[in-house]
Amino acid sequence: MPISEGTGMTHLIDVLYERGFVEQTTHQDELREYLDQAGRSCYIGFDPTADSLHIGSLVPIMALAHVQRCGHIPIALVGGGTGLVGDPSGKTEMRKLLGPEDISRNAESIKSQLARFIDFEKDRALLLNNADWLAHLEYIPFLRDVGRHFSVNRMIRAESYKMRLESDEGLSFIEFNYMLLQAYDFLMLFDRHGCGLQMGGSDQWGNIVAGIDLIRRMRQKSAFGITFPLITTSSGAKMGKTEKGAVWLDAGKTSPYDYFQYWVNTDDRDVQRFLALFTFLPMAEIQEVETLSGADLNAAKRVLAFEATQLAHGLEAAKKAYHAAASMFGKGEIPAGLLSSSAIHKGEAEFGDAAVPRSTIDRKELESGIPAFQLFCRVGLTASGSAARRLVDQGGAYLNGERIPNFDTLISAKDLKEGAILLRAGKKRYHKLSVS
RNA sequence: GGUGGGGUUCCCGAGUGGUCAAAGGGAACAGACUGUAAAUCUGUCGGCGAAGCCUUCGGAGGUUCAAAUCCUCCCCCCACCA
Repeated sequence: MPISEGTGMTHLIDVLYERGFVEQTTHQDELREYLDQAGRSCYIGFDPTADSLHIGSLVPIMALAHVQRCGHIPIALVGGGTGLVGDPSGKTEMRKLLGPEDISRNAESIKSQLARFIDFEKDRALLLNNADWLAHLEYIPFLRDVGRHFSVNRMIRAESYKMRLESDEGLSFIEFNYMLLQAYDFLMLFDRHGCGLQMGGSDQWGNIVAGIDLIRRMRQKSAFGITFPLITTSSGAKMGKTEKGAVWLDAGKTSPYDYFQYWVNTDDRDVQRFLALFTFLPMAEIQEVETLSGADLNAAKRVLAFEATQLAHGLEAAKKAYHAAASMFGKGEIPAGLLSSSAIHKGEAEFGDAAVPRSTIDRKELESGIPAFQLFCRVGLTASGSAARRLVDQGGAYLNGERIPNFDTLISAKDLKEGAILLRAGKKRYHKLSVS
């Protein structure tokens, strides 16, 4: 592994390639040279239209974290300016326009999420908002100074536009302008922070290259770009989609337990790839996963889940989720030699269901008994009473581990075990009910 | 602005007066098999304490014993023309 001179650190480019972050790059050799020197900055844009990031943003987040770990300065750029317009791409309904207050509130919560992965102290990383320069842009000067460098002929040949131009929905003028705005972002970051590298999803290639061109034309300097592959699961689904919708990084929207469960349920074929992308465990250890199967591979999934949860929610939350999973699904030893750098080895699996979804019920109400289907619906294990009936009819509803025979079986105080009732829907979804 | 086509249940997509809570596929859920995996097979898949009732087919009205299906107006999308 080549080491960049002086820093004693692994070269960012090598790390990104090795861990599967790279789809394509511009000028490979020059880019490597650019990153030979420590303290380079590198930016990625984030969309501030929601108040939380989700798993889909994890690849860019991890990439920025690697930027920092390799001795460079990551810049997270929140698209406050572009968010004010509302990106219409691929959306069936018009996205609601966000006001500046919404954007800055979202930017704040996004920053606090990023802060778990990236150290923002002492300018070791920056969080910027492109509204700072886009909001005051004047149209005529912009066209004269920036617009003249763009050839429409070239733009419409860009892959990202091509598809839209040929599709039924077409391409709106706003969307067409995103390339200019994003190129301008890059220029501004280059001017203000000496940022010479932009990374982004593979759909951003055209926009990134446009920024590089703009910098060359207006500043006669080189800048670089890296795109990430689109990460899909081996079964073809996009990352982070579940029946409940997106898997969020915000603990209030997706609990650490559910987050942990999402990762444990990783497809066999994805475990190794995901360990490389979504944890910081050494590649030497991750490569050994290649040879695993059966129970060992399952253990590797728990390590993946533990590490990913630790990154997003901290060590304590990861432990709780892990222990909760152990008490619901069984301990399942993690072999000592497996991915041994993980903190999962520093605490034995214990039974502790603190992270299991739970709620309370009034004692009196419970004593009079509640039909099973009503209870399942009420605690949120099913979406409706009808769904709960079906669940019980199909034998998918369990009370303290026993299958519930009829949808109207009464659940009452006599079912309390150590002060609580454990409900289960299907094989994986648990809910703990205690009396208040 | 004109002409033509279209908006159907989570998604795609049939359905052109009753047999429609609406074909088919996908997704999802449950069961069996397993390893909290995949694949496969079976079942389910609007709501409601059964029969039955209620709400749904872009929106609002109307015709009819009866409408997703017919009529009127409106909204939105697409194509071509201007």
